[in-house]
Parts: sequence; structure tokens; C-alpha cells
Amino acid sequence: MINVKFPDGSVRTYEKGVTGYEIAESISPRLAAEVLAVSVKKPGEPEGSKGTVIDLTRPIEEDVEIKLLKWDDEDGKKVFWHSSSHLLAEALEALYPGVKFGIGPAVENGFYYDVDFNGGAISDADLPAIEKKMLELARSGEDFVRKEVCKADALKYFTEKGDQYKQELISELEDGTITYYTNGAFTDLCRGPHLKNTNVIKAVKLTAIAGAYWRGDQNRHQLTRIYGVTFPKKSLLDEYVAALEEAKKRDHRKLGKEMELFIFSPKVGAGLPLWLPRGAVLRNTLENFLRKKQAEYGYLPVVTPHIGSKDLYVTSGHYAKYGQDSFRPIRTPQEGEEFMLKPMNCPHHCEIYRSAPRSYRDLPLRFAEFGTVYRYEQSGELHGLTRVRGFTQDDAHLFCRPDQLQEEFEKVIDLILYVFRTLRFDKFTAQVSLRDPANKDKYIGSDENWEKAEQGIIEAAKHKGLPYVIETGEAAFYGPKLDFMVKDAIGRSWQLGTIQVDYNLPERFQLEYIGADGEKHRPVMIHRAPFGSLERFIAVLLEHTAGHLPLWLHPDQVKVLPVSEKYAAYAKKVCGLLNNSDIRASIDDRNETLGKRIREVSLMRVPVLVIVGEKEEAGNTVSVRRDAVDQGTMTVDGLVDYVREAVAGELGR
RNA sequence: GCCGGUGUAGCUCAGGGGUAGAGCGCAUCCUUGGUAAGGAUGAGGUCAUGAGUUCAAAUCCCAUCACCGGCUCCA
Repeated sequence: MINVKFPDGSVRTYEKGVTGYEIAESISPRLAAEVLAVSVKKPGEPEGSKGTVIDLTRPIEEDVEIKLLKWDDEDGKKVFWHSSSHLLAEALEALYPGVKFGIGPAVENGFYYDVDFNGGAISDADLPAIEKKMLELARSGEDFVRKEVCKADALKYFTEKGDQYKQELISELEDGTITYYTNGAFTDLCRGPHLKNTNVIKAVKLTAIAGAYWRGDQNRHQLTRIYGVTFPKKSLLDEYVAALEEAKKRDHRKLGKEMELFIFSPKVGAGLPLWLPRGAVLRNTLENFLRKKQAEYGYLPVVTPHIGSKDLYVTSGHYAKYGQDSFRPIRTPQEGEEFMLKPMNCPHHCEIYRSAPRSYRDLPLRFAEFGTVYRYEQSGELHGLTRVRGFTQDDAHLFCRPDQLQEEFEKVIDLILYVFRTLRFDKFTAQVSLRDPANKDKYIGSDENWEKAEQGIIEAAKHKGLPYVIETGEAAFYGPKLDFMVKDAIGRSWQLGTIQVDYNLPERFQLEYIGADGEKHRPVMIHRAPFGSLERFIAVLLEHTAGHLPLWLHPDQVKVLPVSEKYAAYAKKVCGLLNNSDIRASIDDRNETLGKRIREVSLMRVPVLVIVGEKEEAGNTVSVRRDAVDQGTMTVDGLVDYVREAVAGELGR
């Protein structure tokens, strides 16, 4: 007999070899119907470890702590979707004999399978038939059967099947660790775990077809990736589809058009946003917000040109790394000199540092610039405002002594957290991006400096108590980063704020300062951008707020509506008083009904709506509405105070 | 750059081998309004661009461009 401990602390005794499914059955038939997989933790495993997710049909041979996983558990969903990808593969093999398979994992919102149709292709029009087949196979109630196989047999099986992708995967596996899972007529190389049976899959939606390179390598074969999502209940699929529709309403590209913030023009060029007056006001407001804070933190403003000599980027190393993927250099007509559109600000700031002898007493020096840069992003990469070819970084470079690095880095973390907090970005991930030790030739600089920089970042994050995840291979080519990642409306993750430690550029630019000892020393450089880029930050902010920007930031803070033409003069007076108090207010006195104008102001998400008519004019007051909620009547001075207080509240002052 | 999709009025979209459609927006007029759409009239299109098939192409085929969903990339 073995003891099985449950999450609530209770312990039950079972026969040795009992399965997760049998345990669920022993508790209730309902649980047995809903359970998808089981997570087990052996007594030896460290406190806090998550345990291992296994099939419901695997025997449990010793004392364990278990958790029966259902749909509501992330791990339960993962198993459900992973099994769904096998169901997709089974359907594809039935419908397209001879098709070959790459990999088919669960992902955040569903699953995919990468398949090779032997040169053939499928299109959206084929998906309904595949969905139908999947449902048919699911309903037939096939068990997932696990089998351990030896490497030679596995290789033989997939060689005979002609599936070179699985052969490649198997060849890299250790003998003795290889398992198959079979559902119906389909057998796949797979580590599992899987559902007990396909019959719990009740709703299927194949969502997209895409090309995906085998093993993520651009130089290798491209497979067809079919994305899908499945549910244990039809109603959950309906909810999912509805939620997706809702999310699309928050798409910054749609909001940008509706709120008249920015546009793109194919005539100007792909990926080159044009900021409309409202969008420009929004940008300026955001810039001024950060400018003010940066002044408090001791940053010094600098301004540098939009082009720079090619030599500058050769020195920095950017030319060698990105020269071929940049906009082509501009050649001057007479002397044949070469200039490049500025793809980053750092080399310019290095030259500013170099322009004067620096003492250790001068450091740290913090040069800040809203610097617009141009990068030739691949055409398929462009995406609204989040990935563009011309954008403005809220850039700064901090030059400091090695003994100041830690403190400076932590102050940058504080600044970024202040920005995020003020804008209510509470769901971000701090990501420590390190270099890929297996691909050192992708990076410049000595191992020693990389080591120092990476340790410095991790130390600073720890010291600030900032929870972080480590991603190797995500570093910049000149140094590691601490990136602040935020998700957009449909769950895609974007890098906003970033802090980078750099020992390399100071070396390449021969940056120096005179130390207390009278000797020359090399400063350390921190690159940092709290927004990342104004464009991307505004995009993600719009999606987070669904366009309901905070009052301090909204380009139209107040809209004044006279009830009729008769009160237009009074409305103008009110508006003028608000403008005099630095409140962004304007009038809508068009020949439309009041109801219609209110509706349009609401659709533009203007935070404060002021209505003036006979009563207000007589009493020298205004009627105020904030985000569709009536605030009653107040004097104009009262309204100014109201707006000021609201803004101060938002900015945490 | 690669795979799949889309491109019709300023916007959102319907249509579809034989004279181009709607709603909103815009203009003019009527209306002068009290918290999310008042009424009438009118203007507005090389159906993305280019080449082909056809008696005839917005519609079918091909290419290009832009956009959308992914892949790769992201200083």
C-alpha cells in the first residue's frame, strides 16, 4: 500500500500501482469525468517544486503528493492542448496520407502542429474539413496509449514511414528515454503526458495557418504550421471567440484611427508612422512627463543628428553587425563620404562624452535624448506601432565609474518602475537577457566583461527585490539587458523598458576619465529607455487602457458642449479659462443635437465633458461629466481644481 | 525575407464576367436642442497597381505593392 497526499493535506491509502484516474474515481465520478492529468511529487523532491505531470493511466508506485489536474489548472490545459495537437495530426494523416510531422506542442492559447505536406499546401478553406475530422475522431473515444521503445526500433519505424523530421529528433535522444503515444491510427514520438481519451475534447477551432521553419532555422525547410484551440465544452469555445473579438476592439491600430492619433501612408513608406495632431500632443505629454522626472534624477539633455558618418558605426561595431540589414548608406555627391540614417543613439552620445576630459568627480554623467532612429526591419516584421522602421527612443546613456554601476543601475530600475506604476502597467515581466554561451561569436567583448555585466544586472535585480526570469541568447550583441516585457491585447509580449550594461562601447570609443589617483580609467556605460520607444509604448498603453487614457495624458482632456448655439459664447469663455490654466480643452458647437455630440465625445474617449446652457450661463457655472459619470455643477475655478486634483492623483503627487 | 489571408467611397463593410452598393462621415438647407445617433437634399469610386485571358474584367489568371495572422529577425 502507498500513501497519497492531496493538496488540502489529507492522506489516503491506495494499492501500489494505482493510477491517477483510479484515485479520481475513488473520490467521485464527477472528478473522474473532469480530471485530465495528475501532477505527482515524490517525498524527496524539494519544498516548493511543482512536481511532474503524468498520464492518468500511469501507475503510481510509491508515497506521493498529488494534484489532480482539471481544465482550470494551467498544466491541465497544457495536457489537453498537447493531446489535441496529436488529434490534429491523426486527422491530417487520415485526410492527407503521407504527410510528415515536425513538432506539435501546446502553447499559451492552444496548440499547433508543424507538418510537411510533401510540397503541397493547404489553405484556410481546408480547415473546416480538418476540424470536422478531429471532432469525429474525438467522439469515437480513442485512448492515448503510451509505449516505451528502444532507439533502434523508433528510428526504424520513422525511417519506414519516411518522416525525416522525427528521425532527426530521435537521433538526438538517449536510448531508453524514448516513448510513443498512440491515439487511434496515429503514433507519435512523444514524451507526453497525454489525456486518457480523446472523448473529452468537445470543441475544436483551427485558428491559423502559417509557415514555420524546421527547428526555427531560417536556412532549413519551411513547414506548414496549423494553429488550433480546443475545449472540453462548446460554450468555452464561444466564450473564447467572443473574448478574441473584444480584444480586437482594443487593437491600437484601430484605436489610433478612431481617436485620430496616427496613420500610415504607403506613399510615405511602410513602417513609418505619421502622427496626427492628437497623437503628437499625446507624445509630447509623455515626453514631458519623463523629461521632468529625468531632470530630478540628474539627467542632462543632449540632441544629436539623424544621420552619422559610417565610420561612427564601424567604430561602435554596429556596422559589422547590422550594416547589411540597414538602410543603405547615403553617399555625398562631391567627396563620396558615406553617412547612415541613425539606427541608434549610443555612438553619438559616446562622442559627446569624449568631447571633453572627464574627471571621476564628473561621473556619473547621464545624457538623455528623445532620439529618433531608423532601422530597416524586414517587411514581414512590421506591425502597427509596435514594430516600425522609424521610431523615437526615450534614450539615455549613463557613464559611470565601476563602483557606481550598481547604484546607477538600481536608480534606473526605480525610474522604470515609477513610469510603469504611473501608467498602471502592473502586469509586466522583468527579463534578464543574457548571451548565448554556445554562440559567443554573435557578441563582441571579452568574456570577463560579459561576466561582470551579467552578474551586475542579476545583483541589481536581486537587490531591488525585482522578480525576474532569465532568458539566454536574448542579450544585445554588446551587452546583457534587463528588459521589461508587457503583453498587448491579444497576449503577444513586447519589450518596453530596457536597461543594458555595456563595457564594450567605452572600450571601442576609448572613453576615459581621470581617477583620484591621477591615472586614466575606463567608465562603464548603461543604456536605458523606460518606454523603449514612444511608438511601442503608446501602442501597448492604448491596448491596456482600451483607449481610455488617463486624464493627464489624454490629448483632449475636456470637451465643452454648449446646449445650443445661444450658449456658444459662454462655452468659448469657459474653454478659454480652462486653456489659461493649461488644461487641454476644446469646444464642440457643431450644429448637431446635444445627444449626438455627447455620443461622439464619448466615442473619442474624452475624459471630461462639460455642458453649458441657460442654467450654467446664468449662474456662471458648468455641468461636469467624467467618464460618463455625472459630477454635478461647479464653477469654472472649481472645474480647474477638479482637473488639477484628478491629474495630481494619477501622477501620484 | 518566408508561409497563409485580405485589398470596393474619408471610415466600416456588402456585392460580383455585362451601366458601382449600404451605413457612418462630408457639404448645403431645415431644426436651436439638457446628458450616447433630429430631418431633407447633395457631392463623393481608375473596385490597390501593372500585365494577361475574354466580344466584355471590379469580378477569372499572373506579378507587384500595402495591410492582417504566424515564422525568422529585432542594435
